[in-house]
Amino acid sequence: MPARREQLNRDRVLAAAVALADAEGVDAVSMRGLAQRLGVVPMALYKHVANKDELLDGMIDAVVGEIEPPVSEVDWRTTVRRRILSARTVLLRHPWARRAMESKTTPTPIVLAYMDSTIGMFLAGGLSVDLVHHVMHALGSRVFGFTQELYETTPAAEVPPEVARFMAAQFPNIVAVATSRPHDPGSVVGPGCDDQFEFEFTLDLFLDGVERLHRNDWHS
Amino acid sequence: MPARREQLNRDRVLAAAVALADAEGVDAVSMRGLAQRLGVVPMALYKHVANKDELLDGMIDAVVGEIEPPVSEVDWRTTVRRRILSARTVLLRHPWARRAMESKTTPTPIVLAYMDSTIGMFLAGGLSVDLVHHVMHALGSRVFGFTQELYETTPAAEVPPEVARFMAAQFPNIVAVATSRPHDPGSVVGPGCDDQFEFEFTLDLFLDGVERLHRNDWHS
DNA sequence: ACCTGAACACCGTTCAAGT
DNA sequence: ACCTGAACACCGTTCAAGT
Repeated sequence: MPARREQLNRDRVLAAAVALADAEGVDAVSMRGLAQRLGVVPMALYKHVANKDELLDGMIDAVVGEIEPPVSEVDWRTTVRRRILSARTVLLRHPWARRAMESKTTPTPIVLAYMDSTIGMFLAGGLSVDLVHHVMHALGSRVFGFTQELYETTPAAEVPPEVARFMAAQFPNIVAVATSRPHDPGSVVGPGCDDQFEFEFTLDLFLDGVERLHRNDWHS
Repeated sequence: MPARREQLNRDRVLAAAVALADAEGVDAVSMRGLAQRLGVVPMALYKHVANKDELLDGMIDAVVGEIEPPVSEVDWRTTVRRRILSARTVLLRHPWARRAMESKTTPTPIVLAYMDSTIGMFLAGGLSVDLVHHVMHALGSRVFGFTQELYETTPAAEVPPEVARFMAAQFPNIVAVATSRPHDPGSVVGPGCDDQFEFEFTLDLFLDGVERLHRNDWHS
């Protein structure tokens, strides 16, 4: 019997799942939909992943694997900052990964290895174990390059005028703050918020605080 | 014909949905499951909520409505701190609400009003509109009293010894940091992390940073 | 006009039948 | 022994039929 053009295996299944999620969103990645994309019957996937949950784990591992390995020979702050910004660029390539990670409750070995390596950066910088404990809690999902912005900020230009009037009357503070254009009025990002700026602003605010605690020999 | 013991209306539907989510988790709140709980046919719910999405919005509004109104006559930092800690106690009463809010992409008027009021606290304290813009981005979901802790921290006591040995070998940094007990070795919270302590630690680290920027007349 | 049962188009997964 | 089609137990929602 003629062999299939390319034999199905776990990596092919995961790569196809990531590609499908990139192209059509994570909702398109159903066992049935993915099977169709691969030209196989749905049940064929269960030979390579135990269930849907393990499929998602594998997809997340693939994304985390794209994050750059740590650079050495620089101070802890620079090392951590680079790693987190690298994670961010990876997550921007796979927008579905944020929600996928949020939906999981236990980490895979690959995710644990990533976190272990990040913790190592702080410890190598001389921060106390207790301080790093709090720092990791405070970092939260930011280690993976994303923050929890609950709602998309719609560019002001796209809001119909009658809605804008209603908003200004009902929520004057939101409108005042949302229409402020702090960093660059004619910036390349155009209308709306410069998410990259906001991400780095918060990251630096956070790293400032940690550095200050560390310099003051903070413990317990 | 005999009237039902209690006439069904929107508030009864929402209250039952919140109670069901509190008791059995948000997954138990399906249109079918909720209808059964109320002793009505599934389609009867569609008279009071347009669809599942609007049901979730109503449940979230009910939760946000439980957050204490702002106290006045104190400085902005105290006002904001109290509000956020109040939001946190509400969210702890309704553990499902965090994920429910994460799943939404557009805020309801009640959520907008809450955010407007929070922004007003910063502005009333004299912070510049530009600074408050960044601060709201940096706060993210923390305004609602939760942070994005991706994975639950399992109490060390519950980890089987062979798993503990494996972890120590594979992820020494995680183990070192996870087994540190920074704030109180014999605390009331017992094994695991004191989430309340970590939440306040991060919140105060954040407020420290904001206060410093504000005192330095930070703008743009 | 109002209410609702059956149906539709999905989903992840089980399992027995076919090769 | 391996593969897979049909089936199961769900889901949100549509819609036509019944009162």
